Amino acid sequence: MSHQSALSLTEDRRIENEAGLIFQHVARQRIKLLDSLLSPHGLTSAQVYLINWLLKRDGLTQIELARLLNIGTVAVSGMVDRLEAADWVERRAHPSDRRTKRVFLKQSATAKEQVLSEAAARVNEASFEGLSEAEVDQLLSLMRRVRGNLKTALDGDAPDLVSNAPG
Amino acid sequence: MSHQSALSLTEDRRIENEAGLIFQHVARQRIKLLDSLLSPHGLTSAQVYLINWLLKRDGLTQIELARLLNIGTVAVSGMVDRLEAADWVERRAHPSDRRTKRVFLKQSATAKEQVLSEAAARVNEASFEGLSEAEVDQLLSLMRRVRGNLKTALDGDAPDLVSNAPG
DNA sequence: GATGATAAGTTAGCATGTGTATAATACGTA
DNA sequence: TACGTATTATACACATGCTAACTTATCATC
Repeated sequence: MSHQSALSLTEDRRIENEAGLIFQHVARQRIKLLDSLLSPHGLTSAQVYLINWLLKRDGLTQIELARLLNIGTVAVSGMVDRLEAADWVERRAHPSDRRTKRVFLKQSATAKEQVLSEAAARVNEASFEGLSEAEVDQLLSLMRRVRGNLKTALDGDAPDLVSNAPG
Repeated sequence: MSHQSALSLTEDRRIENEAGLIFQHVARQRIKLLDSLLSPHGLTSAQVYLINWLLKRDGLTQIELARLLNIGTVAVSGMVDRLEAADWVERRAHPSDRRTKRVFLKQSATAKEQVLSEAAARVNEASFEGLSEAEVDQLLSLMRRVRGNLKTALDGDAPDLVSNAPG
């Protein structure tokens, strides 16, 4: 509703070449930096995002991981394959539903918790250098609204699992 | 410098699980939405980002495209392969440097300019729904600072080609 | 029970990005 | 001119994400 009054078509176009590139670049740069911090430990950023959820709630199913990570079940399947091959996690049968496989961390992964936290913290320090706490809060608040908007545009009206999840 | 006073380590960790996911989700959701708008035309979002630069400055070299798109030359090489195979662009020899190949749009691509602009505008409309013009400006301004921070952290101190480019 | 719809996971094939290594060309300098 | 270095593009191997199609299992209904 407000986009028509707030942004003319011409302005939209001018912004697009900024907004589109900016959002992509920031996301990719953060991944690149995080990957460089994690590669000495034999892990990638995507794998750590998955492990982070298991550190909070071990034994999630692959469908639950897909919803939390905002990716498809196919992507989760491949990632768990690689994590399992590298002995970070293991799949176990669900006690009551034979379709379902739950994913559990192995000792090698839980032992890395401190390292992962510190790597993530360093990426945030680098990202938000020179921004005040209020500015970071405002940035994240606006980004959350954008994410909600896009989720609505894509899914129709599905529930937002991620923002209700444990922080 | 300000990150130490503004954000404690504990707060960093709490935020990480928000910030990391949020940045990634927004970028991927925008790509997903843009891809869905472009697929009827046989194009992907990444291809349109490349084409957009050529619409502004035809005949860029692959290195220039890599810097503008913030990706590696290998990625550009593959994308130009596919764009060339689908007859959207063509490679031509550089007049004075035989290492270099310049990339030029074909008629089929230039004819799509209007369609591409409108798709991009619709993604922005969906993203910024309900945000005031001031909020959009602030969001993009903060994101630009974050991008600059990350570029410094990654590259050391390379020049920022993108933000000086034609909008 | 049988039947059909739904759900969880996998496989196959593709696009996009990365890093490393290589080939060909250009350039600065002895 | 010749040598060493830098630049441009590509080949290879891989990780991550997607869609479409499939298998298996669950569940609702007749």
